[in-house]
Amino acid sequence: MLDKTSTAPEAERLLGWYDRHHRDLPWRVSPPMRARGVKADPYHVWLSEVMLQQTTVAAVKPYFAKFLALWPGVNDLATARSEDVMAAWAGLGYYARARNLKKCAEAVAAEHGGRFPATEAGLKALPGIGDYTAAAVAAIAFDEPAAVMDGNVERVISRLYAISDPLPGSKPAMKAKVAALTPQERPGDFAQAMMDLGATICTPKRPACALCPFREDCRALAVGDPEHYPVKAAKKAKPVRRAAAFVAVSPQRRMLLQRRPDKGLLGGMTQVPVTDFTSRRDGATSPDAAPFPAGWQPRGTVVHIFTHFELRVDVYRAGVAERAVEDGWWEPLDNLAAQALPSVMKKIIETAIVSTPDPTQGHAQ
DNA sequence: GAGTCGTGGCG
DNA sequence: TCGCCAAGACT
Repeated sequence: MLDKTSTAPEAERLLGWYDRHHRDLPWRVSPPMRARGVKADPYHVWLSEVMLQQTTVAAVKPYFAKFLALWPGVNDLATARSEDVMAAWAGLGYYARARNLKKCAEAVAAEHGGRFPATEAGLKALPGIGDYTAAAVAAIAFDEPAAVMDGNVERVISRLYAISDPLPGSKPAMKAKVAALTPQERPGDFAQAMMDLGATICTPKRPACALCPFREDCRALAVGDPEHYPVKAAKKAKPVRRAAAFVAVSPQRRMLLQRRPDKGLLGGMTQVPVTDFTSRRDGATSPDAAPFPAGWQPRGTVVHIFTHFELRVDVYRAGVAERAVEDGWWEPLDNLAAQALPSVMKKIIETAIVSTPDPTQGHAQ
């Protein structure tokens, strides 16, 4: 049984490796700075962790900088306009994160005096903060020895102990292993070290085991094939869904836009009029589904891959006189960049405005 | 527990 | 080219 006050030798090796090979990231306080007493800003840690959920470091960096410039503190974000937050998040994906980010900032400002709770349990009670983010913020910003488990840690742990039971079923057992390894001293650096190791050494493909601080400990390496881990349950095939999109442009150079409902796919984001994405009918779409009759011209098909389905959108364009619409508004083309347009909508607009229809592509199969 | 929920980069 | 997946949360 491990003494709670001592640090496991594996953790010592990992922290030593982290001191030499840690990544410098905009939201991170490096080990030398921490040694001088510099604390991580809980707002920075929380903001980066939410952005990093299922998202790469490279994708997050510019968004993190933009958010800090627009809203330097959690109270600024709490009083921001929701539309501005959604527009700033546009392109980063998983838009429920942005809605919950705003809710969380409001809760911190209103219910916690503008300071994040310093415990894992207190953090987890906030919107958009689950098991991982609560543990990460608690460990990194508040030095709480919380067991941080993300995809990187799952990969490292599954290899270190050669866990052959498939995820997600094996997750509780893995978390117990992490908890046993997490040191009382420097728990935040330990968590970040595990993730850096997973991102740079213990990678999904071709891990650099010769450079790994766990190379003498790793059961999977001893057996011979670390790349085989972690074992995951088989995944289902993506269904294909079809839709039609209608890009209406007026002589005043304005485009008809709408706001999607707050819940569900692309919730709260901006769109051009589209048929729903749930229709699974095969074959061609038609301009009959447009919000109003006009000279709708086919402009091509946009294919966009979501997490659990593939969407093929036939794009139609028409020049139309501006008219009153039940839901929606006419937005100047020069101001489209400031809208909360998800990537699939930018593709659709691009296809409608710029590209030439390709006779070999298109609607019907 | 199994579905839902984006996007872009990479081997 | 295309499947895989990257610091998950919520229902």
